Amino acid sequence: MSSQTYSISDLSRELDITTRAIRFYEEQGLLSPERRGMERIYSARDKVTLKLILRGKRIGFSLAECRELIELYDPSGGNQKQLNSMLGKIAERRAQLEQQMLDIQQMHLELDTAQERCEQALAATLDTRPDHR
Amino acid sequence: MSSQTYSISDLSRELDITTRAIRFYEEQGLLSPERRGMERIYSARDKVTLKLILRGKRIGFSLAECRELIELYDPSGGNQKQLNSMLGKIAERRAQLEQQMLDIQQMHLELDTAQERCEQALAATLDTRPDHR
DNA sequence: GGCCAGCTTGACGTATGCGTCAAGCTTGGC
DNA sequence: GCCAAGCTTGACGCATACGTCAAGCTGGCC
Repeated sequence: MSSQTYSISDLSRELDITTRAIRFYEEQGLLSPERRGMERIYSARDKVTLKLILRGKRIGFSLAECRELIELYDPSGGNQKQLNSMLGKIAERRAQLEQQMLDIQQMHLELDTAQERCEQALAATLDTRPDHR
Repeated sequence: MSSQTYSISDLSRELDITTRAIRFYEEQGLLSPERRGMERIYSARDKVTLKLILRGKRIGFSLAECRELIELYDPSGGNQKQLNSMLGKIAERRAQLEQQMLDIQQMHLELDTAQERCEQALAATLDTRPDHR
């Protein structure tokens, strides 16, 4: 019930990133944890945001793009214009994700043929070894 | 039949990248076009390689990783050790692609809910407009 | 021959995403 | 009170991936 909080090194260990990186994300406006005096206190929500950042990075988004994604989630959505621009950004992201899906599928296919060629080459070297069998 | 060739600006236009980028990829060892005197002459194979680079970049691979992918395609595959290491690299790539697929699917789902919230917020503002009819 | 368009090789500049000290504050345990 | 552990804010360094001149060569057309 009492909402869980984390120190910076807690999150660092748990998400396997450096504290430097976490502070950098804050510098870039992707995160804004509470403070107790000077110390940063991270909420469960902050942790989710960090996970979103890491996922974004894994699929090749820049931190600026990750920030946009985070802002899509922000309930601060105000007027109609902003909402429409958000819907536009969401559509852009979808298109980008579709393209990435296609790219990944294509790359899978190409890895298939690369793997086949490797395995055939291996089989061939085994067949022609003098001490074969 | 006579195999098609391209100038650097041909490829630049066709693939929508700068000539600087193309030369940079060559500097980094991802490409090695023929020369006619000083001029670079690109083959159809070079063009395929460039497309592979662009696809790699789209899914967030570094140029060094793209180079590895290209080398997986290189028929220079020699001894058994090299072939086995290639198979290892292919397996790594597959795992990375799987993870990216999952990340993309998850992000799609999250965009769904973000979009819903946007649309509900839009509907709400319309309902409460003074000049609502 | 002269000129322009396109090619070449440097070489320096720049944005992104942190790593890596440095120097100092703060806090719990003995 | 004191010390070590962990936190803080700078500030500089560095790899990646090009952008952006600069200066010069080159080939085809008039």
